[in-house]
Amino acid sequence: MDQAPNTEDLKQLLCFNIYSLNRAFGRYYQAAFSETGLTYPKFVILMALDAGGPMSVSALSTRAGVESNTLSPLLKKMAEFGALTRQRAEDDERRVEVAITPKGEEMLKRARNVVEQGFQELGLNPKQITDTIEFLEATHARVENAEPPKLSFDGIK
Amino acid sequence: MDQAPNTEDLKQLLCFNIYSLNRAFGRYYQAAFSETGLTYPKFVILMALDAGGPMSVSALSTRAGVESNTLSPLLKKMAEFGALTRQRAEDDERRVEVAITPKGEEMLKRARNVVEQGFQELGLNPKQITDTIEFLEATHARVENAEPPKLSFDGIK
DNA sequence: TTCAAAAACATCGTATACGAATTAATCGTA
DNA sequence: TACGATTAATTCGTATACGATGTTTTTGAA
Repeated sequence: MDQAPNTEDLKQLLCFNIYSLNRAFGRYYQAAFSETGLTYPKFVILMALDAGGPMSVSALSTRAGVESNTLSPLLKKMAEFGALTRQRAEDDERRVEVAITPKGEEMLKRARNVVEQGFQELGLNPKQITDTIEFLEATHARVENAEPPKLSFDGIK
Repeated sequence: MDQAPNTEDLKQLLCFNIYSLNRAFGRYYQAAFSETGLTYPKFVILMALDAGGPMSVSALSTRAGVESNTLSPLLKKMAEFGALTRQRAEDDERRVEVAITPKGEEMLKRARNVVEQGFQELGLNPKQITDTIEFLEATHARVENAEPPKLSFDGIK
């Protein structure tokens, strides 16, 4: 009877491990950042914005790997907090230029140190980290380009 | 000036790659399952429930790696859909026994095939998959047990 | 036996996410 | 130069997540 594929066990599914570890990281950073109102997604946005300089919402969306409709409300809150500014581009009124502020840079600097320190404390093997990242990037590219098979429940009563 | 740690680039952060790939998988499965109302988290719940047999909400929470407060509303919807049943345990009225239905089993069977097929089509290296999963599990355990350093924005104007 | 503490779920408030629909501005081309 | 496509951003509806809190039931020690 055990002819089933080894998806039998959740632990053997790559996607489950990714899903599960992602939430663990989420809780970890929520605990690390909680006093400040910063969150992991906001940290990612600040990283991307800082590295690339002032840019449009869609450019930031691409860089941070976050959809623009997810970004919009986050940017609004971060602007209210003073971490960045948003203003319509003069040459094209459709675009909104986003720029990090000195306050945002200071926040990012401190957050980056906390992330770096926490990561060091995990004591992971550097070679394994780089190998894993390389594999995850390649997997990501394939998932992004893949045509998912369609599930159907036709005929289930 | 480039004395900064290599967290400079998002792509070099393990947590970013996990975060990013997780959302890619989410979109992938959303596309695969969309016709049916099934989602990836619900698939995980069905997998865990099917593998372990009828169990309490908290036991399912542990098995699926999902908090019970996340589970409650999901189970409610899945029960309304007919994929599982929920009933108070007779010996302890606090507990809710969850059991998969024949309909749920049929749904899971088909979903499992779709997941398996899609995964095959990604054409990933089996050795790399198992190595990666092993590393991710170890990382997960460390993240779970770690004491996150605390971020502070004291003194930022 | 009582009654505070603990356990098991559910609910609440908030924060992401994403596809789809909307709105406003710009482009292309007939 | 009109005016239908395109583009950029936002808004909307829905679905997770999680910490904190609430409710009900059960336990355990005085």
